[in-house]
Amino acid sequence: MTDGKAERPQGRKPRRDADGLTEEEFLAGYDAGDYERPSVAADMVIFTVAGEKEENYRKLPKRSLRVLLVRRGGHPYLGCWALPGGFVRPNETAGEAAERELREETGVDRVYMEQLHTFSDVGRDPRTWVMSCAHMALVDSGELKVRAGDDAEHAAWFELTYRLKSESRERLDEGGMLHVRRCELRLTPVRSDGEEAGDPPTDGDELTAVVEHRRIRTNRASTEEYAIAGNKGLAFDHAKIVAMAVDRLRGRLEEGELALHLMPELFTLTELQQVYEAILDRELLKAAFRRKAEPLVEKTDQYTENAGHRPSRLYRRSREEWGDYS
Amino acid sequence: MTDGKAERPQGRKPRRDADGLTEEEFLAGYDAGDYERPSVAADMVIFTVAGEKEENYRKLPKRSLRVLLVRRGGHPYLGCWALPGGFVRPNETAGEAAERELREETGVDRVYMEQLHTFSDVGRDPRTWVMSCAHMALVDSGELKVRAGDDAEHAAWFELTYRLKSESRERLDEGGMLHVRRCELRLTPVRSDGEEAGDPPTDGDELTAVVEHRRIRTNRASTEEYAIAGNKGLAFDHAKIVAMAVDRLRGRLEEGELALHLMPELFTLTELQQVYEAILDRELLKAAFRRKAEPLVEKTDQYTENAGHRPSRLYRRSREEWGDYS
DNA sequence: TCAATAGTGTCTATGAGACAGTATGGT
DNA sequence: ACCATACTGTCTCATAGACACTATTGA
Repeated sequence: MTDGKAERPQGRKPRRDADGLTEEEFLAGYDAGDYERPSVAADMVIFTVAGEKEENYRKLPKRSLRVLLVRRGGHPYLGCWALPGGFVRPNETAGEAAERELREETGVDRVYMEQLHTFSDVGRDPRTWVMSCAHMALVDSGELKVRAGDDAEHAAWFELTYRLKSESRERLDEGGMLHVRRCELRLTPVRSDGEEAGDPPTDGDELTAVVEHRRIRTNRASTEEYAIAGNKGLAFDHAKIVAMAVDRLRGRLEEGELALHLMPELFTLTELQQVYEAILDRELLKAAFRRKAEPLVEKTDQYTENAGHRPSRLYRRSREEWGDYS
Repeated sequence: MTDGKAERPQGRKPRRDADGLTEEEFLAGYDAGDYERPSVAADMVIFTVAGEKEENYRKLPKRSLRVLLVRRGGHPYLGCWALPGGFVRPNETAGEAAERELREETGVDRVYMEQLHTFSDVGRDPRTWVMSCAHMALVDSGELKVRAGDDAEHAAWFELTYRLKSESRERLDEGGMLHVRRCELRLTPVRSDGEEAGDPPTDGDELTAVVEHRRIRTNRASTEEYAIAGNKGLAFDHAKIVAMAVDRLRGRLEEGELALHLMPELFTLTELQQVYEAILDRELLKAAFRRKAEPLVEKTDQYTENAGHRPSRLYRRSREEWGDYS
């Protein structure tokens, strides 16, 4: 993910510090001391969009946004579902740790991945001081073969909805403004995913959480924070992480390009539109969508077959355009 | 910044793990073990926009984007300039640590602040395993009273330019695409800042670095990374952090609202425009700018005086509109 | 033939970019 | 008077939203 060692600035002569040591000497004698240090975990919000087959041979399958969760086999939050993740090791970056986790959990390797946020609330892990450097990844559902974890934990896909439940704006006395959006996060386990017959993940059924997104804006300050206002079945502060990931995913969508990482090699524009709709949780107009999408994709000469209706042209992700960053 | 303890999910009965322990019993006997843990620092990219007085009584002062840096008084990188920062303590979040650092360094307290990214390259700190949870903050230059650090380090403002030097797109053999943008970061110390006579920070003069922003896009992967390609006078990987902060700042500007945090209580639209121009490093059209800005601000009935030209109306940040998040 | 989707054309409202024009206070 | 800025008006063009229309398949 990154480039090894920090660069040493050029053109400096060896300098000596207050103790008369050069940098080399200083480092040789350096003692890390025993300040308390946090454990840092890399947690992954792994998204995919997939749809079941439709009974009506003509209709297209509905597609839904899904996240991968892992059932906790030990305390704390025993039996709850959590984001896949693991501790960052001294010889890797947080991004590499996240990639490792992704690989272990899904078998998928090279996908879109982005660092989300580092969560460091005091007491977020009841065991000890643990920060979570959260990442999100987008995986084409075709690539997937979720393996139940080897460590007696079960991984499963959950359909995700994240909807605004209520919203309020309020003036504060000091002349500021408080804006609260209360959103409901609902995760329902996907039955048998088609692949891999075994291990029906059904257990407590649906996980739900209410996440408050509050923006406080006083005279010249401006804060934004997520808080968990209710939570059933999700471990730690992971409801907050998922909420932030969905918000980010939706935001990134507007910038184009990104949803392509959820698509297989070849796809139709309608499929791409469905992915957008599943993520944004609203319907889009066909004509407008196609206009926006066209510059991001590349025509092929292939068409779908046996669809029960007019065949549609297949596209692939365009390697030409990167959008124009000036 | 966040809401204390993680929420416990509701509606669960005490469960026992494989050892027959309840969660309470498990936590009571929990031993954190002695895995190696990283130190986590919170580093701050503190931005402001300010301008010197102009010799011509009629002309408006030019404004420039500035960052606060701190001179390192010890190894490693002795004598180099670094971002202000400090280690996160067990009883605070990374955000709180960053706020603390901001307060210590600038005396300013409640401003816009945002977490940027957590940098965890292996070897980024030659002493030991240190991650940096980087933040950026926007400070109205009127509020500032930079105090030279008490710990024998000097803090100083640097004018910042960050410009594209070269750019290349290249197809990879495997069908991917490599897009490299090479940008030059140039930091020139601001002479005497007007406030606080003492301590002219001039020393080695200008700091420069070249930061490569590479986006690799193979078949379905997509990576984005910053790398330092040259560096004079900046400690650690801080050139990378500053580069990312500027990119983020510019990106956020498009979304409106944000630049207001760099403004004093009352300001003219031209001043606001200058702030935009200083950050984006390009000129904007007046008419278009005013149209975009108007919804974000609130008219007052006050005007500038003694300007040597037509007085201009003063505005304040509007508390009404938050933009429309649907 | 029909259900269901594929794909296109066009009208309108909105907003950005560009540029020219008028207004006004201080010296 | 005149400089430098404040502020406004308007033209054009590109784009988003809305909606209607035609095209094409397999059962």
